[in-house]
Amino acid sequence: MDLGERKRYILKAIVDDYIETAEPVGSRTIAKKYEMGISSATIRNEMADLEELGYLEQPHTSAGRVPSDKGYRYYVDKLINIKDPTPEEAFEIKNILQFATICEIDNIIKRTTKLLSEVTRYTAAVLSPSVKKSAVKSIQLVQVNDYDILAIVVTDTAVIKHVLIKLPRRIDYDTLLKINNMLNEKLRNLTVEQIDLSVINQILMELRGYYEILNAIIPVLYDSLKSVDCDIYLEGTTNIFKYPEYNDINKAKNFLSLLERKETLIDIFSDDGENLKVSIGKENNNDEARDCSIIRASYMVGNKVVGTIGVIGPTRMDYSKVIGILKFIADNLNDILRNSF
Amino acid sequence: MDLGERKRYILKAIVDDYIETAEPVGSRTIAKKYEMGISSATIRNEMADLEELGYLEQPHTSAGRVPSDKGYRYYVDKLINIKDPTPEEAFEIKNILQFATICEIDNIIKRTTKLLSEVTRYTAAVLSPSVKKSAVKSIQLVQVNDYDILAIVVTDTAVIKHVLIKLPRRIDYDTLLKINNMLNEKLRNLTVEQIDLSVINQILMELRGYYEILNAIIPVLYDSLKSVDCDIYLEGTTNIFKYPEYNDINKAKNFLSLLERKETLIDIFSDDGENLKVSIGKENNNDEARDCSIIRASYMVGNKVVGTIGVIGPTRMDYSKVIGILKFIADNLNDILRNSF
DNA sequence: TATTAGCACTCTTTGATAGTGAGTGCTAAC
DNA sequence: GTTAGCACTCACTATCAAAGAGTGCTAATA
Repeated sequence: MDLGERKRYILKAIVDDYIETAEPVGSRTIAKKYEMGISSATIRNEMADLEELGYLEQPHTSAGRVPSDKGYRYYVDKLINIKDPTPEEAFEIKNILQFATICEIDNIIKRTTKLLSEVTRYTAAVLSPSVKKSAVKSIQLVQVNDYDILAIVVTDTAVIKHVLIKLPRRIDYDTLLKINNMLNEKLRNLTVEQIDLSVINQILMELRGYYEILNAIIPVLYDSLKSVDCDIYLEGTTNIFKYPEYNDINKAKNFLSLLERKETLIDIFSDDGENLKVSIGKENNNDEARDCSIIRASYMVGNKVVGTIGVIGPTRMDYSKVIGILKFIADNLNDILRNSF
Repeated sequence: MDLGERKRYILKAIVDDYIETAEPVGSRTIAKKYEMGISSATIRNEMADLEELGYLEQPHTSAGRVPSDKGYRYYVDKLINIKDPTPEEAFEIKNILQFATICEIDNIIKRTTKLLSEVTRYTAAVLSPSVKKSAVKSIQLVQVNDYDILAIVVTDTAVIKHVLIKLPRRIDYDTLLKINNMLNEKLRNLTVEQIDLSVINQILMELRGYYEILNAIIPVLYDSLKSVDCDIYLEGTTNIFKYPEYNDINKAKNFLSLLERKETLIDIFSDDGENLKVSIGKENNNDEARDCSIIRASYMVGNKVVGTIGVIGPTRMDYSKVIGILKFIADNLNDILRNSF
């Protein structure tokens, strides 16, 4: 369904203007601000058509028009001019991420989240690498004192998990080594998702004599790996107060309540295979986010997509700016993660 | 400066009523609701006195009275009846914390934070154990692959730090063990605060031959220990919307902005030696928190005070309830931490 | 001397009313 | 197909009056 050039131009003007001003856009504004050699009356007719087609909405009879979710969607798909970061922004991004290079991945992710929220001026969320999708690279059991050992799992997604385990009795070094070796032999290169009871049983079988010790170690280790799949980091939650839609205390409250529900957020931001995805208003599967737009990109550790990085805000979001910045940051993040891990 | 029984009773009634209703309290309300056999006119006189003494304030001439910071202080110090948790609350607290027993300390802390915010209905903050104050119990260097080793530091406050270290060249097992032993010998039982350059230099001296390797390991390890002292966990940030003082969008924004500044928050909640401390309004050293009250308690791991657990909210806070719950939760938390670590 | 009834006064809150202005839809002329 | 013109709608703002809650003061009372 093609709208024709003039309608497209008008729709783009309305969306751009509304994103900029947050005020319903009237026909006169369009005529004056975006010189197009037609009168406001003509624009009014076009706007009425666009409303009938579902791209625009009218808050009340005597107000200007506001883009509908469908209007934003058309804008993002067909009309948008993506804005690259300004030189200053690009410099800042490179600068901040560069210093992160030496850090651990958690640190890099935290910094990236903060950076993303500061540059976009929206709320940023980053999902840490999924443990499920991570493959075990190495497991180490380390004696801390007579009755405590520490189990450390290093994965190929730079996720490191450790858990302190209490033993029922002393354990000699050789036994610990033996168990350690067996765990590595059986679990190495399996993703956490692939580790199931049959694998566990295999280990128990092969080390039949150590039942008591294994019974202390394996369940705790198993739980520690399976219990949490990923964390979500949030920054810039109060950025929403910059936008007039959240001057309404209830809107603000709903938005912030959504941000407090980590499971919902993880669900919203979880990767679905697309590299860069924009979800607008009611397009969001999640009901609580139907007033919001979400823009997210995936990032990789070692050629494997492991997490997402994104922005959440009002449907009146500055899509062209956020998409440009998000792409840029995701690319830079991927470079760093490719080189360091 | 003693107020006399009647003034004290009236002050208590006003504070209690204001905490309950959030409305300025008038003389008639006191006379009717808190039967005391005196007329509203008498109460009016007493209230005028209390205002002159600085315990009460009047939003405007024709309104009732509201407690001042000084009034709340007197209330908390002399008048309060601390409410113990209800049986249901006590049951819930024990229930939630009990299941945390097997977990790692981070997990326990997160659960406790959430619990505290849910039971009090305010915003809860918990500071994780201070790394500075933690003493090194054991350091382990573990080979992950040819060029990567993982350094793990276990401390006496249940804090475990790990950091991945890239080596400039391969390292043989004996060398690693030697370095590992030296690190343990020199650093064990030192608090992180006590580890300084002179200690580091001592290690470098004793292992003169391994300069290149040590130069890869020590700075990264040192940074990892020194860079972050503690984390702060927050829960129930949107609880403030339950209280009418935050119906004003600016008040809400200021409060939430404060919560976003982690350093400030850590500063506010940091332990100053007192077991249970209430800071009311302007008593807070921190300017940004001068509209808030903070109630916090310290908690221990292994007989050492290591962190704090607390609540932040409006000065019109339900002190008697929060203090009761906070004490109860802190006691239970201490029990668990004493038994598990 | 302490308490209280009574009353004038203050100040916020609420609701009603009218005016203003931005923007529309429709009609008729170009 | 485009546009000028105009009546109409509806949110927003200011103004005003009335209501209500609560006070402080004064004079009477126990």
